[in-house]
Amino acid sequence: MPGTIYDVAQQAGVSTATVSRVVAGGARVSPATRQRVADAIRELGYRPNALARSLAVGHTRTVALLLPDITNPFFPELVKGVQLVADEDGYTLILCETAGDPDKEARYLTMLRGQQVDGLLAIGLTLPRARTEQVLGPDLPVVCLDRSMDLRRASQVHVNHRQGARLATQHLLALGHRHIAHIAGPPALRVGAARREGYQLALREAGLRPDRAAVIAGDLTEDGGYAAALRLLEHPGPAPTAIFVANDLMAIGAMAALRARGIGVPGDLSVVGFDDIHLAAYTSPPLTTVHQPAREMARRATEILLAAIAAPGDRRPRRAVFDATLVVRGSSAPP
Amino acid sequence: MPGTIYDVAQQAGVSTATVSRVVAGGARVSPATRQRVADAIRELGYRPNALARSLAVGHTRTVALLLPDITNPFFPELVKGVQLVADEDGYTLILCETAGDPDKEARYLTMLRGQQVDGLLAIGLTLPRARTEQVLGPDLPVVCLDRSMDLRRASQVHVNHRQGARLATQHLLALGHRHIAHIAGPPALRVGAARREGYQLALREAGLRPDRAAVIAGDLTEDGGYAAALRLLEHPGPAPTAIFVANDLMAIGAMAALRARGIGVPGDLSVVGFDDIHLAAYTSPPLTTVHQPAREMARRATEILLAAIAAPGDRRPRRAVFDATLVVRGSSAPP
DNA sequence: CTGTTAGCGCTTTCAA
DNA sequence: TTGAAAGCGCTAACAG
Repeated sequence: MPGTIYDVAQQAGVSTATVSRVVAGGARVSPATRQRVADAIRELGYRPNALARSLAVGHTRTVALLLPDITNPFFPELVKGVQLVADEDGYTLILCETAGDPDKEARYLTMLRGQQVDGLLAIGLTLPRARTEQVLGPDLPVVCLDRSMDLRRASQVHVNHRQGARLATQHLLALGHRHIAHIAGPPALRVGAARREGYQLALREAGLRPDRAAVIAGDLTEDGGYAAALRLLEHPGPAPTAIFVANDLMAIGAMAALRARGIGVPGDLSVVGFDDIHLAAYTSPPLTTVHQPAREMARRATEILLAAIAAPGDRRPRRAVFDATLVVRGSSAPP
Repeated sequence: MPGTIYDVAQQAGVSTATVSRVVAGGARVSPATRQRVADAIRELGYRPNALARSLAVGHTRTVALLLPDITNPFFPELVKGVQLVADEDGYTLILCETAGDPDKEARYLTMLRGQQVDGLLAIGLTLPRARTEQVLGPDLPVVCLDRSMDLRRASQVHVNHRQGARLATQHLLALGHRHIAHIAGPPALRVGAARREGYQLALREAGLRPDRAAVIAGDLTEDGGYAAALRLLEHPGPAPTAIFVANDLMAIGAMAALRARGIGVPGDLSVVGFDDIHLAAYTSPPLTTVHQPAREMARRATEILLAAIAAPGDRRPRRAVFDATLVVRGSSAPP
């Protein structure tokens, strides 16, 4: 109905090949015919069928981005960065929310393969390697953004989670805190583990013995942070004077819990987050947190992906690790 | 490389037509051949090429969602709802961020048409009608979610913005406030205007004369809310004792500005937002706001879209308007 | 510079 | 129940 290349060819009195050429832009076509074809295209309101084109050329100029939870404000930040460079290069982005569910991941992956996407960006897939490989095939370029996944050939772009967590903890230490609790991410997630390690490392470096009881795991949501903070408070033993929280969303939840318990931040308790979502600057008090250069990471990941797509011969995984930086705001103070 | 239907046919010793039939599921195929084909499929790890299929059948089972800003937490909520029902029905979702830029909108729209999406969900397109129609063609089903667009044939799903704003203002009025300012959305946006109308309506109903100077427009971001609140404070004349803010993000920004100025919320000034993003429950104080049933709206919009796709004969626009409800939390109190 | 001719991988009559 | 064959809309040699 929207008119085919054949209609245009007829109208312009040329062959479809010629139309194809002028649509493609470059190729050798006489100005005269080029003009006639252009006119025909306009008159007919012709839009090339990208499907047919893709089928013919063997690629789609489409990439997909899998992410665990679009509701966590940190990810949209990443999405934005990806969109940006995808757009620049004329790629279409397909977004899929996996909810961290391996089955969903598998379903999306096979769907995307069927959809003939040219490449894949993934934020934290939990699918085991064997399954991933089987479902993905050996050739599709994939790069992991922010969180890793279980696949050797995947490129990786992320911050140094450990170093970031260490930074946060050192900040608290420098402030004079000695009882620093940690609200961690799900232990099953590599990020969760890495940030926890950084925290423990800093403690050890300060000559403190990490207290297992002082770390409790949350699910990276506000609700999870709220609940975790409450549990932390109920805990017997010396009360912490500071909490390092594995992400900003949970930190926000934790601060709400403290407020509900009448505990002042940073007066009674300091809290430090991780991610530096835009909102972190607007909490009360503004949240001290570890900054991830989200846009740049996303940009870099996408560039790596597109480069891989452009170089089908070279499937060596790349890796880019960004430094995290500390952003001191109002939620941390001396004990 | 991933193997074609032809490979499967060979391996199973049947024709491609037969393979197609067993892949399709239903059709009359003897159990024996069905088995052979199934085996071949498994052994070869065959995945049908969705592109080729779409080209043959004339539809893609793909819909697109255009949204202005993925970074505003309200939209991901909507996205989630859309994903949900799209998934259920086996549709793939393409997400496009338009940044409220008409040119970008036009580009995406023509791209999507080329991409042969079966339908369109749009959150607040700003493209003028003529252009939209031209670029969209007459047949593609489109439904507007949350914010409207300039296109007659589009279906509409949204809350009653006016009524919600009125509710918020009435709440403030009932609390005893008489000087209620408003931080509005961009006047060019219908939502902005509608919410502002609701605010003014409530004022008038209460026998108050809306003060033009008491409303100032923001851009719906935290930063915008922050700046707007500051401007409001600088304003000469009687200081407001309450602000109704056109969305939660700006409300959060406004609260931060007030805090920075040493103005207590709700002690010195009440703040009411709009949207009820998840974070609204976690601000300090928790934000009183107008709730939009995001998930249900998204679900409904998607259902309407898919129904339209399924009924190519019927292009009558549908419309669903949801009631907004007030969620009273801690940011509002008597003056 | 331009047209002819095969496909790309799949579906779908139409016959057998 | 199964196969042959045409065709979806476009591209890409290959000739001319």
